[in-house]
Amino acid sequence: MTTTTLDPKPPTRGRPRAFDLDAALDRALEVFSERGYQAASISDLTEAMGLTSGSVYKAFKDKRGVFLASFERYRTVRRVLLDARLKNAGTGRDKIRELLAFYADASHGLSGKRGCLVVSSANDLALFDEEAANQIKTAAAINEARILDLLRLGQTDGSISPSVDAESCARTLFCLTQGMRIAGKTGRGQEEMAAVVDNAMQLVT
Amino acid sequence: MTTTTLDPKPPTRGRPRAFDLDAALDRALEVFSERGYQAASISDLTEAMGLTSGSVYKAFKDKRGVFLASFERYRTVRRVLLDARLKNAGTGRDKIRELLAFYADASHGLSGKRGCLVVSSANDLALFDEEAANQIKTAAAINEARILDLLRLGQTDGSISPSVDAESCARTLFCLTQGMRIAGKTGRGQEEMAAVVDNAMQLVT
DNA sequence: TTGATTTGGAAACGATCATTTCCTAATTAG
DNA sequence: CTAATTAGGAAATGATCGTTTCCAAATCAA
Repeated sequence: MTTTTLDPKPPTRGRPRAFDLDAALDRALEVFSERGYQAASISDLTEAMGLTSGSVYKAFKDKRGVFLASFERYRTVRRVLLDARLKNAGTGRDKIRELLAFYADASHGLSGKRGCLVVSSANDLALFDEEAANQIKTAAAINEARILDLLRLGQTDGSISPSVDAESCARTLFCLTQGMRIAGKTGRGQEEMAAVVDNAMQLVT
Repeated sequence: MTTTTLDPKPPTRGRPRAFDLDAALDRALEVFSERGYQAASISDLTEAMGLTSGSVYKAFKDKRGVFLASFERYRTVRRVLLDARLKNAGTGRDKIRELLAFYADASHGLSGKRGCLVVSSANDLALFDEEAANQIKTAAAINEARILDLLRLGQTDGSISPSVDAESCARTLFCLTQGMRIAGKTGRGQEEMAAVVDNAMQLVT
């Protein structure tokens, strides 16, 4: 079992880092999302991050390290944004709708074309790098489990019928979110994706 | 200036080609599907196709040419396979189920990890190559239109309720098929994907 | 046969890739 | 202060990339 040993305490000695790690990663993850792992060159990354390759290789071990850090950062940012949206929803069913809308919003226009880092990584890294594949697999499992939790919450608060098979429904909705991200790559409109959400809500009655 | 746009007749002069074009493309599209466009090197392709790079560059113009030909070949093969399955289904609703099952079958095990060429291309080529992006967009639109046709067929033969909004439902089911292909990348079982099909059929009542 | 034409295939090409090296700058510990 | 340590950054490295070149082999037209 491999665990990313991320040092929580920064070193006190030596020249201090002159850039913000998370800000740099926010740029890097855009490049990875747009281009995919393989097509994102170090030049692309350093240019977007506003750093020289030396600084990048000091901060992260190598290109793979930049990706893994970007991946973690992406998941953190997206989770925070989703949490904020789910707070506004009352019932479990409303939270499901809000979650689907969260993906629909990301699946049109510019962010739609930029794409999802988890989805694009599943495509061009999952077969290459076993450790990365496991992290992608884990990320997918967590996202699906979150949907499942919301479904069960809805069945508890009465907003979703107990006759719904929560597990298979969660998997279906998860596939739908991933598919929306793919569809968004080819350029979709806001209203198109919103209609998908309305339609999918029939699965949660 | 020789523009080989669409030449249906093979040249009668010169040394004859010693390999089968479609057979070679069947190998190439596997490489493209697994690795994605960018990560599929000419070496990867020639090795899989059993050819030298010279032959590849004679038959197809460049790497992009190999991809575009593979893309076309992939769509042809998949369309033929899907057509064969849809013939066995009677009503429009049965055809929808068969179509979803077609994608579910491709989204587990080895073919699941291999992935879908249209999906992976949408990810790492759509933002690079405008002409390729248009072909990918067209392919997606055709697949969605086919679902829409089946829905309307079902509403005509009475197997699907007229209250179903065919257009948004088609888009939802299309997203679902794309999402199944992504989910398959992270390794899913046959029964997991089959359950997704059962679940999604609630959208078509 | 001879010439034109096309493929097969090895070798070579320049470009770009990820990465390392080396030196300078900035900071802390003692 | 000095020594140790870490980051910044330019330049160099070796590998690999997509592509081209060159020549031999195979076919058809004449």
